[in-house]
Amino acid sequence: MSRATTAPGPGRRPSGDGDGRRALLLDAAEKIFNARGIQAVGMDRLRSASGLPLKRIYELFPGKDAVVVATLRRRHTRMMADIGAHVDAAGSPRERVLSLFDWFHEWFETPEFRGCPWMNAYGELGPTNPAIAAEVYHHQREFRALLTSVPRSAGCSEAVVGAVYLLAEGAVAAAAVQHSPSPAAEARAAVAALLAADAPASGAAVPGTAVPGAAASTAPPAGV
Amino acid sequence: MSRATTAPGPGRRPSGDGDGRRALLLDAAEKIFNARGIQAVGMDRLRSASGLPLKRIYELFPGKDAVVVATLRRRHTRMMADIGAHVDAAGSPRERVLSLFDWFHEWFETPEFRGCPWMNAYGELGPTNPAIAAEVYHHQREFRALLTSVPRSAGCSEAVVGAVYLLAEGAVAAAAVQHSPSPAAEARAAVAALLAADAPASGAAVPGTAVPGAAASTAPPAGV
DNA sequence: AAGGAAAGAGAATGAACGTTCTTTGACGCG
DNA sequence: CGCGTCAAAGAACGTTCATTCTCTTTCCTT
Repeated sequence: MSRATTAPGPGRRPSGDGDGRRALLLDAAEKIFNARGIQAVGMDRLRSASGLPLKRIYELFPGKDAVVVATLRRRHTRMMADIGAHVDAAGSPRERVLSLFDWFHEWFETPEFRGCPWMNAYGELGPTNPAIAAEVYHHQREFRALLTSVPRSAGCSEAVVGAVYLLAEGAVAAAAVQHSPSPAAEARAAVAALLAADAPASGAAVPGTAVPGAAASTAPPAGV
Repeated sequence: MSRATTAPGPGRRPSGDGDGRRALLLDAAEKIFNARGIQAVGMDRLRSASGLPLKRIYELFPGKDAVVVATLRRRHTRMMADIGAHVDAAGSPRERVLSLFDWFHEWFETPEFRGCPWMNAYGELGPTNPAIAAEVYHHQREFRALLTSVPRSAGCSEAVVGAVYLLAEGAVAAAAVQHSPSPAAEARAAVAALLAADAPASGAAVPGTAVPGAAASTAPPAGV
């Protein structure tokens, strides 16, 4: 719904162009939804936090639901890329697997951490909002694919592959309520124990290139 | 109208006494909050589902928040007892640990399963409602104590003890979004792998009474 | 410099919610 | 038989929210 009708060159754009405004809004929405939940946040708060008039917000998105979905999607893309980059900075296949939990530890230590944004949105709006439920499903499927690809390409058994994902998911839930990063360390210790028992993981020579990286670093957010 | 004068006791109490009314309300609230979230459910729906007039509801509870907390608390008590009974029906220490995940598998298979009610409430209302946040914290602490007590009294290492809890928490989150009980089976397989690598677990004879409150006695928690 | 389109700020609107109050009707007791 | 008490049902009240509309100002174009 862009108004390309009479908007010539870069004349006057106090709040930036469409993309800039979109980023302003999503930055504000991500922060506020994370801190206070979704239904507890009114559009007026999004307006004051983003500096955008309501009129612009409703030009960018058809409604609040779309803002929520876009916020989740943008954060998903960023998170996947972050994890991918973190894993790619590790050396051996074993270290790549363990580095996942270092990433989670760092996340849990940030003061804004308040649990998994997707699980929070799912618990709050999943039953009544199919678009949000679908977005959460999409996130979890890709997140799971990323987390399982690391131990799988390290040659781990399927039991260990599944455990890495479930331990990560459990650590997020535990850390959220406990307000402590220690579940990440516990999950890491559990994975270390599993890897020690899983012969191929520690010594096997699996091509260490970033198999999952392709899914995270360059994939466009389009589609689905 | 349809008010048969069924007064089975002192005076006339069409809807039962205080405890009966409380149970009526909590039954309805538990079901509806689980299916639709909390903020999406109005007091009017609680009234129609429970059959209690609003006046009685507000006599039983000072407000909606108290209904939510009471619902979570009652369900917590029931869940803890259910898990304890299920574990106690198992035989060897190893089977007791694995039976935890059979319990979860059964839970995930029920059609009403929609994730962890406490995590859902925490994501939705934790930031704005300290009473609910405290109730969730209380639940998670006791839930964790129960789940860790089973592998601990089976002689498992602390890494395995922590993994059992985190795998359970992760399985709940995964099963909720996937609408599938398979995460319970995956978690069970991971625990079986851990137990196989954990020497004392399979053979050691540890007195296997359920819910041994004396938790941390042997090994210190795996710090950072 | 005048005209006009678009921008920002915020009021208006209509619906939903939590909580309280009023009305209506039935029962027990004198 | 009439009166007081209490229960149920639902209207009422004040607030909040998502969304739309209005009014005033700004700044480009001619």
